Amino acid sequence: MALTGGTEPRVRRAAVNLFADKGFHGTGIRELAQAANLSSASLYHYMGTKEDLLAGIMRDALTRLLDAAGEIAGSTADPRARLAKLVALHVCTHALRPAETQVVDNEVRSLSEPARHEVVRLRDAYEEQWALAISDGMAAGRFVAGDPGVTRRALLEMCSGVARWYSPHGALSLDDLAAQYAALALRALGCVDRASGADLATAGEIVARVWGLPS
Amino acid sequence: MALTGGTEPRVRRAAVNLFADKGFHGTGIRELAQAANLSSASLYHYMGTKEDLLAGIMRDALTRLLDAAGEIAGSTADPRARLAKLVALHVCTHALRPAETQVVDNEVRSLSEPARHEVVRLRDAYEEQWALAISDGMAAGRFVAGDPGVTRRALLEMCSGVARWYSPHGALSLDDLAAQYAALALRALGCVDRASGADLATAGEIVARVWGLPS
Amino acid sequence: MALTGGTEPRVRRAAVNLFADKGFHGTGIRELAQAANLSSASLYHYMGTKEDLLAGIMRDALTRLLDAAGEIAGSTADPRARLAKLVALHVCTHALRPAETQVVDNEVRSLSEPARHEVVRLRDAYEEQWALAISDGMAAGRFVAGDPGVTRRALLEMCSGVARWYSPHGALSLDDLAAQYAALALRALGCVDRASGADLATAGEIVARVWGLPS
Amino acid sequence: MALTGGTEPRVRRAAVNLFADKGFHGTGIRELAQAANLSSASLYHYMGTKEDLLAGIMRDALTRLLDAAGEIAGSTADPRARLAKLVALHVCTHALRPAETQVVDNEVRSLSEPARHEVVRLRDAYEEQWALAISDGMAAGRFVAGDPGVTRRALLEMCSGVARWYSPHGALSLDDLAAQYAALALRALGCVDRASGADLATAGEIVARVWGLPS
DNA sequence: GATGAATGAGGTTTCATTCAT
DNA sequence: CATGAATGAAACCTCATTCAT
Repeated sequence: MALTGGTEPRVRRAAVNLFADKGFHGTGIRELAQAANLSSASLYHYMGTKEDLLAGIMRDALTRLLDAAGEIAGSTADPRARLAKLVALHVCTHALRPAETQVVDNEVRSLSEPARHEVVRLRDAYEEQWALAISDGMAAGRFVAGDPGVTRRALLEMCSGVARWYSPHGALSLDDLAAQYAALALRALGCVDRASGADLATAGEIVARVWGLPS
Repeated sequence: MALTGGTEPRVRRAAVNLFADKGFHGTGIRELAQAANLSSASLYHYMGTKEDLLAGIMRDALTRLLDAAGEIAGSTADPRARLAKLVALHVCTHALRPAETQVVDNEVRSLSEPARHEVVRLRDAYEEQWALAISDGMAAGRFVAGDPGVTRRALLEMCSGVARWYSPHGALSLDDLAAQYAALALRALGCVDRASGADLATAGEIVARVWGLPS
Repeated sequence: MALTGGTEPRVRRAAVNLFADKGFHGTGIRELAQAANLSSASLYHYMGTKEDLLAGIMRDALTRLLDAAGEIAGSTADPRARLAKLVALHVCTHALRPAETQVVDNEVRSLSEPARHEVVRLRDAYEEQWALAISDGMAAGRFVAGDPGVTRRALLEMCSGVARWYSPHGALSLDDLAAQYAALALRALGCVDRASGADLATAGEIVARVWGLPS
Repeated sequence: MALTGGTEPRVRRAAVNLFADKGFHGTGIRELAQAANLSSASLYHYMGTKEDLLAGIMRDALTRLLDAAGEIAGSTADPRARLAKLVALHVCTHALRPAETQVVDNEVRSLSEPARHEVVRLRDAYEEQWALAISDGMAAGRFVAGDPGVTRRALLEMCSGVARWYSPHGALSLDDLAAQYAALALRALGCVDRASGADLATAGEIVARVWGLPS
């Protein structure tokens, strides 16, 4: 199931980077056109309004994330492994697609209805996978999580931060990054035994496939 | 040492809420004036440019945060207790001043030089207190932190998220919130013994004092 | 007959300099207030509107000039001497009061009716003295002037230019300046015999008296 | 070598007339748009800022004037004829292009750096041609000029005044105007013999050619 | 006298968008 | 496909001016 997303790639690529960098309201149409090597009038051949463009970006990114999470949830019974993979998925996605994820994380407020509602629904569905993993782990006596809602939010935000600073060209490999975050999350949940690194690779592969990235 | 902050309170209050809510570029001058019960021309009696207003807000908030962190660092030798208090400080600040903290966390990019540089310097000085607590704890063999820079960022982002959702009118008390985040952080750092909750109250008091809040 | 002019000297002095320097429309009220060491609200104790201020400045300067010209015309029968003195008067006034004269010369257009009309009337009355001197000289066979209107305008503009560049602190004395301009004008009018320098001193004295300047 | 000048003619034409008439600061953008039969937003298709427009006008006008002066200087050895032609050039330019020349003469102050510097440089280069003609004439014993700098300024200002009042629809022909000014200038310089009127026609032709005017 | 506070109108410039070519 | 031309609305900010204190 290919998720091409509709909009011309040049335009979407330019938009995602600019929206991530300067925010939706901080990005002008001409700026966008210039980044896409197009005149501002030509832009409108490839998109509806500026807001439609934003909505498309967010829907696309969230759908990919949700698909990946569903795949992990459907194939991983053990709550510890499942949560570790969700962490790896979230971290890898934010590391490899920092622009898209920052837009998703920061620009919901720039959407007006009904697009906002739809995006929020997707995001909630995605977070529900985290909620399930946490509650399953607590029910199984594996996790110590205090208020599970608080914990879920804390862990999600922790992982989302990656998009703000991680560079694939730096010293830290993506695998190590994912492993460290998984370890942090599991320890925070009270698991003293380590998570198996082997499983985390799966998450990285899913991310690559879902986004059409090499290897 | 009173930190009055300069700009007329009405204006600053309105600005901080709008900037937090809709972003700097998403907030218009007329909107701001209306929220401050002023004409848009009158606004300019109380501020320089819109960006000056933003810079003032950020400088003020970061200075308060930095002062509080310095106070904690100066009075708490044990790295575990120190980190727990820093977590409590960060969480309480984000819970009680969600508008200011979100502006600080999201709008650095909207600043142009030289204000940006100054704000970044303040933020770095603040994060340095976290870095010291973590490296002290690792040197003392109390923390297991993998790459300490990654850990620092992960924990900071985790705590910052509070500003996005916590409400003091909800079921969760501020003390419980701070305690849960401190527990999450210490466990993530590999401390299995619990942090003493007694100390955390100190952080709440500092926050209240530094921001001039009741109790 | 003292010509105090009404407006507080501080204000008028500041205004005249700014209007000369940046033009009427290029000068803001706050700028003016700052130059007069007053708040912009306080300005309005000393003046009506900004345009009233301009009109007052122009009326005052033109009245002084007109008085001086009348005095010269009334006391100098010979057209050559009369014109030489008018030149000296015009040049000295522009050299010693460059701000006032530039405002008079450049800002008539910034006046609206009825003030404009009044100022134009004064200016025309002043120029009439030049016209009389020239036509008297032609009638007496002393001047060769082609179209006398053209000549009058040419000579007036020639002399007015002094306000743009002459500095009393430079190498050229005021007397020399006046003498050179008088010589230029008389030669342009076809008088090959020199103008008597002694008379020109009279013009300088009149300027000083009319403007209340030392010596 | 065509000097088309860049900006859309409609806009430049409107601007030059308004700037001449009401001054740069006295001319509003909406006024300008209306005069160009454009909305104020559309104006910005054809220009950068209002100041860019002014700078373009001044650069263009000064370049034409400088070119013409260079041509005259290069082709006229005798200082008397040269000065007469420069006078004719200056007078004709001011008579035929009163708007452009008034803007050049009055609005240098409205320019900010670096445009101001550039314009001043052009103006100085132009005035240098006058300075050379005068000093050549003095060296050759043809001119009596007192302080040559004073004389240069006096003659230039005398001629510039034409833009303020001459109308090609009046009784005075352009040729007569130029001839009279040349005669005034040469007499002022102490030349009692008349300048040859034949040469002056050259100046008129150059002006027409340089500005793309008929005949 | 003097001024801080206030404002309606207007300043220049940019916005997202449309449409004829 | 692509774009230059065009625009109404709105952006931020400054204007000259008034008035209660």
